[in-house]
Amino acid sequence: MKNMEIAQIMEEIADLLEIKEIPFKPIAYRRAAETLKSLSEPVDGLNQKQLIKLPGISKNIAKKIDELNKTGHLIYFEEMKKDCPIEFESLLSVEGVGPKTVKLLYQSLDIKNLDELEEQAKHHRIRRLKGMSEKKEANILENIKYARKTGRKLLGQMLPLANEIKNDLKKLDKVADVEVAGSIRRRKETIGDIDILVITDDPQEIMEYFINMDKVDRVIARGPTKSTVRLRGNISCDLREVPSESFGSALLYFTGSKEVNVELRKIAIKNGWKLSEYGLFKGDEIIAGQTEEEIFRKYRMEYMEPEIRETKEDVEKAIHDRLPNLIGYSDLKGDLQMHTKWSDGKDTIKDIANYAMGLNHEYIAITDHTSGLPLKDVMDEEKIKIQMKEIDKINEEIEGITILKGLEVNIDSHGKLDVKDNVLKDLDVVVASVHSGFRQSKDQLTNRIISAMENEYVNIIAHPTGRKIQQRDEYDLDLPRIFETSVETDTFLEVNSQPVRLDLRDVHIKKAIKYGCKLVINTDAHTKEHLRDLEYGIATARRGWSEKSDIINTSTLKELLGFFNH
DNA sequence: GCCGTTTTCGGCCCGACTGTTTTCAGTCG
Repeated sequence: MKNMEIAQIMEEIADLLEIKEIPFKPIAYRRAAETLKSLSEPVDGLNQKQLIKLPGISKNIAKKIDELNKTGHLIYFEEMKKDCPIEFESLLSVEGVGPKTVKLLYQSLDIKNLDELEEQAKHHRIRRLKGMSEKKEANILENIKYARKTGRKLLGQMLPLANEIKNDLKKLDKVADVEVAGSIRRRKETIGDIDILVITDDPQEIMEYFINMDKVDRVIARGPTKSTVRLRGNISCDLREVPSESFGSALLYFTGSKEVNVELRKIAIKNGWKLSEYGLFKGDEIIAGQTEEEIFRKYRMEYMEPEIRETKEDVEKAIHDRLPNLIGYSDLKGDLQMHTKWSDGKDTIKDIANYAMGLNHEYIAITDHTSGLPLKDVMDEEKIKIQMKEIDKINEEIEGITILKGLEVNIDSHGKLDVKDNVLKDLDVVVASVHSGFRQSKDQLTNRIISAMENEYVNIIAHPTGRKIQQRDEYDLDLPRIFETSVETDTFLEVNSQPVRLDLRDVHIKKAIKYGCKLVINTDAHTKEHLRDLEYGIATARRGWSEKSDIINTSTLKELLGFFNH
């Protein structure tokens, strides 16, 4: 069973326990679910002894995971479910409906799913329940519509939108400062909602502006310091007004993760302090709060970059000075995968090169697709030679950037490349990747990629796991073997910056670095504007604890070509 | 059910907004 599936079951157990009003156990199951989700290795390969070592998993939960691994079932869960056959995930996704309401709805009207909830609401049977009303019923009916199309959205969509709102707010006279917090600030690959903090001496006016923005579809809540709206496209957005002496603590709190917040607050209690979004307090006295740095200093901790604020273990590492020195957003000197009109890209080599120069790139590699792909335009031997000459010509014309000759060759279902070695040897950069046959066995897929890595001319494996966020899972790979081969053969693994790929993903990057792999962050651009997506790849690398030295395209051109020894 | 430089037993984060139960429970983040 896949990690995600087991995590889902753990979450559902937490929901069931919550309805039964059993205290604290839900927290434990949710924490176990979080651990499973952030695990880079398949949990079905672990025995009980290994499971117990994982954070938030001890004897009881390890036993349950083991049962799922061995039998595909969990009696404990199935018995609970028989008692209470509710579709929690969909019901709880209705704004304003929580565990208590689900329980009420089930016990009084036998409501088990969204359809039944909608049916009963339409027949005005909800309003008669205790604690309900006409207004609440109408709210539920309205919110069901949104719950049906709920879902997290890609960072690549949400970050620009959040920045747009931030910049609009920043322009207002009354706004002293504004910042995007939440999972966007942590640069998670998918985002649930937008959180924005603002310092102002006129919260009334700013809240008024916020709930009346063009983008707003519906106002969910409106208070003196906090408002929630739903933007067009079913995106929830919060605005919080905070006093400037609390800005750091508010930013810390609203950036999360939840687990990091809980941990920091526990430590505060141990020290006789109290931490909230209003500051770090000793009794009634505020001892830190204006900036995040100030708070971390009080804790005698290293500053935690937002991208690595995920777990309790991250906090512990910060306490013991074990955090990495993360690669910075302007550390990359070039981009080694992009496509032009020669294959399925939209722009010419020259246009791309000029655009890249505007981004201060020292070098780029043109890596059009080859004949193994079912595209209208692909690179055959003839075209490769012509393109190489054209690149020579453009390199002579343009000052300030070097265009490297490359290809993205296809790894076929037997691990063979679709371009001959005697052609590859004349290129500066060879990128290889899998584009089909995703359903092969773990061994077959792993061997395909390994045989490509063993080709002496292949430098980079692009989007190594093939996943597309919310579209398709990563294919089944023996990643430890891939990582070992990467080190042995000096083949670099890509962190693909396309918002839908971000592949390798954060947890795999962390693992790869432990194996000693070197990585490369590429855009895989198909238009010149896509060259800006590097930001998402860097964010993902930072979430995977990458330092500058782990990423080869932080090097100068000369150093880089030294890595590609051909 | 998990966890441990205050604990192997006794804890388990903190605050805003809504709607309605005139003092609070439920939900959310």
